[in-house]
Amino acid sequence: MSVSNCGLADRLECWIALTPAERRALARLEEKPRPIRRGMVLLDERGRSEDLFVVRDGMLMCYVLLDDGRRQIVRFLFSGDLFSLSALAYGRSPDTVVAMSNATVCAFDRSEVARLATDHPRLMSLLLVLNQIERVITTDRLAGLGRTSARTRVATLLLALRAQMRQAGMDVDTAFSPGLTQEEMGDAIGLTAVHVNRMLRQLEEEGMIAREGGRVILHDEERLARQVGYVDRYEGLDLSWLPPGR
Amino acid sequence: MSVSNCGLADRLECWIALTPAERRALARLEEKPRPIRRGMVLLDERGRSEDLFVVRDGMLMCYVLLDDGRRQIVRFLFSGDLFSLSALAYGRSPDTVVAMSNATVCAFDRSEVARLATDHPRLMSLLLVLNQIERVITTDRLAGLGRTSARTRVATLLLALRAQMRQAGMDVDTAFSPGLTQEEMGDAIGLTAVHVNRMLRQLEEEGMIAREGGRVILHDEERLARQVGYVDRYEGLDLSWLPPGR
DNA sequence: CGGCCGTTTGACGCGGGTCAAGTGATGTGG
DNA sequence: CCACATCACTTGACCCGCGTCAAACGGCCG
Repeated sequence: MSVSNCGLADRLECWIALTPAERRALARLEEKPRPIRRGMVLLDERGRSEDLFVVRDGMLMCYVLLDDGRRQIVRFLFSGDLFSLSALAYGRSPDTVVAMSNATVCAFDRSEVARLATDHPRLMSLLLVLNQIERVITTDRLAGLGRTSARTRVATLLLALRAQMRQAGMDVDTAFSPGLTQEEMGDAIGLTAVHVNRMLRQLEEEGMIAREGGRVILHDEERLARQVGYVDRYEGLDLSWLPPGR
Repeated sequence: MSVSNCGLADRLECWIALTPAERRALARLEEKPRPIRRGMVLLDERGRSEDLFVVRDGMLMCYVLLDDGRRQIVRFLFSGDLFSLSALAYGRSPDTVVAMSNATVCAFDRSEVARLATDHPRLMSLLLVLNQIERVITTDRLAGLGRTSARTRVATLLLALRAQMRQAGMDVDTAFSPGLTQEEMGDAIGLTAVHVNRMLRQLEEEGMIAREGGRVILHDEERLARQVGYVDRYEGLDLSWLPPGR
């Protein structure tokens, strides 16, 4: 898996040109890098946690466990992603966050958000925009879980992971490494590992994808995306309304 | 269905005391009330729409249609709810918004958000908080669709609707009127109308609920909530980090 | 070499979908 | 005020996609 040092500022810089003061304000959020090892539980579903985080490097996931022990993976995190924003509402994490690879994250206090709100209205507005993008993506997944077939869900997961990794500045080609076990894929899209396997094989037999080791090759991405109705939500942004930067 | 004139300001006032200036700023968002009739399509999934909205009165829903004609209801809206925030990111609506009852909504321009960001950092922070609450609720629904039984989903929908209506200031008792057809319930939780019916009857036979006309009585709400692992996400907020109001 | 974890594949069962028929309620035009 | 249409709700019979269980298989690491 290739890595690019893609911080929060780099992500935002893709949308708009930041002022020096804004860049400095964002840098404050990444002052305390903390390396974590693959498999480590960073936040627990029950635990109190007033901190917010930025991913500096690596891959993590957020999931919830149901009473019967089943797991629903809620979100995957890559370099430049913000997480645990729910600390702003509850002072606790509603889900568990685990590192799927060795990773580096930076914690910052909620008061930093208050400071952003006061000093950098444009950055605060961008936070709201990021939130909206994620909300729409989550909504797409909701519709996928509620109303689409297993085959469609698996294909959509591959397309979405690739888009997210590209967004994080990783150099994904038509071939890339999802970096998940089939059980994890299933837990992300509401299927069993066994059935994920069957669908991957089916997609392979259809010639839509190829697999070797952990890598996946999307043979006809266009057609696959059209078939399953996949939309890249990182495209088509309109930020013309933002207040001026400070 | 009882109605209380619950605006955005009243909703926020439940969490914190607003300053006069903040109240005035919020009132600006509700200056253009617009009555809409039951069944009317307010926003279309494809259409451009740069406006945001507050619900002043009534009930609406947001849904997406899939290629095969199936529908996934994404969210229900009540008095005091903000919607179409995704206009901030895309300048268009990713879903269709329809009035389920006669309703009144107030549109406001994206520039009002820019103004809020500049002049009222605490209100802008609260917007972020509201977003987080909704994100967590959406996440709960995601886990429900991916990993729980039909019975659990139906029961959870009833509990969640009631919590949301109470939050909107409607006087819901142990008995209340969901105001949805069984087909709409199914489209919200990924089931067919037929199966929703079967589950409602089962819950009734178990003595968990009773029904008469459109009304539903939750006989043992405590036990039902425990059984299906329902959590009211409007409770347990911690807003101590907010910047001072202006 | 041996154990473990992830993958693969097959056989079988079940929860929920599909189809279809029937029952009220509401509404609407004559 | 009635005849008829419509729409939501019910209920039963049947089917299928996906879950479950079980048994290999293969690669990696100690």
